[in-house]
Order: sequence, then C-alpha cells, then structure tokens
Amino acid sequence: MTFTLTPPASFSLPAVVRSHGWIQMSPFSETPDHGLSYIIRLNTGKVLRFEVHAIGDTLRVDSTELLLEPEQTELSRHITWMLDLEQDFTEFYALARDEPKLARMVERKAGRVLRSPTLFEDVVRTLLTTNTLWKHTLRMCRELTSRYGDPLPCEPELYAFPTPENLARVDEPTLREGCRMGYRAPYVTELSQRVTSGELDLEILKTSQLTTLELRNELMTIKGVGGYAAANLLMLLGRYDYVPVDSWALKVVSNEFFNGEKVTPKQVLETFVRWGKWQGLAYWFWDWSPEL
DNA sequence: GGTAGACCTGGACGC
DNA sequence: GCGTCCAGGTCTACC
Repeated sequence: MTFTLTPPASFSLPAVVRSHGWIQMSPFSETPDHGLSYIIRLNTGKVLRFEVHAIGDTLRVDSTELLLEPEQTELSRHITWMLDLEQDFTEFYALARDEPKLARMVERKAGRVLRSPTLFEDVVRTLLTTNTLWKHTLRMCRELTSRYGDPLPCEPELYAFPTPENLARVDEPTLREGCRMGYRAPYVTELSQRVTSGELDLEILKTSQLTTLELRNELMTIKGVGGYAAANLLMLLGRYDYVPVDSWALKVVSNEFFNGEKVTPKQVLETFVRWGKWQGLAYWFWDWSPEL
C-alpha cells in the first residue's frame, strides 16, 4: 500500500539518506532513486519493508504490507523521526552560509541525520561502531539482524532489526561467538535487559527536557557508551553541543587545521567550540579538504 | 583529573 | 601456516 507525507521546505531525501553510514547497515538500504528502504517491526508484530521516495514536494511511502489505520499512524511517526522531518535548521543555515566550508551543505539542504526508529537500535548500532573497523561494524550488525531479527514475510531471507526482548533472551556467549562481537556482547545484553525490564526508558529521551549535559550523563550510564558514543547519540537526538571525537576526527582536524601535526581530542573540541550549540553539525558536515 | 593496560576481531606482514 | 603487530573506543585500576 502507499501513502504520502509532507516534508518541510528545506528538506532533501538524498541528503538525509547519505548523511552517514547507517544506510549501509542492515536493515537499511538506499533505493535506486536515492530514497530510503527499511525493514521494520511494528508494535502489532507486523514486519514489513517500506520505501520512501521523493516525488515533487511530497514523500511517497510504499509498504509491502497492508496497514490498519493505527499501523499507518505508527509507521508515519517512525518515518518522521527517522528522517528528522520536524527539526528546524533555519538558525544554523543562517550561520553556515557565511562559512565557505559549510556553504555546500546548506545548498544541498543537508543537516538532518538518518536515525533508526528506536533509540535502542541507535545505541546498539553505536556500540557496534566503537573500537573496530567499519567493515567489522557492518558484519556485526548483519549477523545480529539475521540471527535475532524477525523475518520479512514476503522475503523471509530478510529481517527487521532485533527488538530488545529478542536480544535480552540471547545469552552473552552466544552473542559473542555467533556475531563475533567480542567484549561488546555483554554491553548489548545488559542494555537489552535494562530496556526490557523497564529500568531504562530510552524512548523518553527523544523528547526529554533535560539539558544536553544531563542527557549526555544519562547516556553514559549505558555500559560501553563513552564520550564518543554519547556525542554520536546526542547528534541522533538532535543535540549538537558535542563533537564525536574518534580517530577519524583526529585525522581530519589535524589535516585541515594543524598542518598534519598530531592533535588531541581537546584540540578537536576547541576547533569547533565557536559553533556553540551547533558544533556537532558543523563538524559533521564540514567540507573536509582532501588529504595531501 | 590523567594515564596505562586490557578488552576483541581480523587484516597485514614477516618468517 | 603460524606468530606478531596494529587499528579501533571504553572500562577499570591506579596514581
């Protein structure tokens, strides 16, 4: 079935889809027209694949399954969140236009960051990005999804991302060996159990009134979430006060601002501090010079 | 508050 | 084929 959504004026579907590496991780994929494809499990337990295509000024959503009205409402809510349709970037764009290294992202209507439907899923994905190579992150995510996600009825070889309940049931050694997640396995197990038991409500953080610092502290109570992961998750929550400093950040900032000299995480943070509450976005969408 | 070492996986490299 | 080294963030213990 098909329905439509109306995006804000300054919106580009390809810009969101390609905003970062999530699109390469299962069950995300990019459609040939640079739209979004994703396999989701709704609250009713229904598993479906949906595609979002930009058609003129609207977004067309195609679903592999027929949806009841509450299911369509739920799916619309998820897509609105995933594509960050409600965020207003007017203030940031006004600042970014005067910075040659950000002017291009304004032209491309970039700034929105692709999200998973749930924060639980984004935390798990982020845990899988830490202390490993991107290739291995993709493998771990693929294994996790295909082993513990619910299958798509019309293409049972494809799966939705596993729910907290699914992952809470998997014992840690199985997760460790099956998905070759190493020491990350107990982090994912503990997170899944905390969410399933109700001890940790991640979804409430999406609309939290906490300050960014308080939100950061809350995220860092999750085992395996340190400074980089918390900053990354804050970006996904629409808070851009922190720059996620990883090895790539150290490299590009060194190349761009320090003539290739080795830099510390503190120097990376100082480089973008002038962007205030937008510093994470300025870093993320900076038009980095090619390495010499 | 800062630092060192351990945690894992898998690819590159030398023998 | 085997052993060693390395990259990638976070945690814990220690100072």
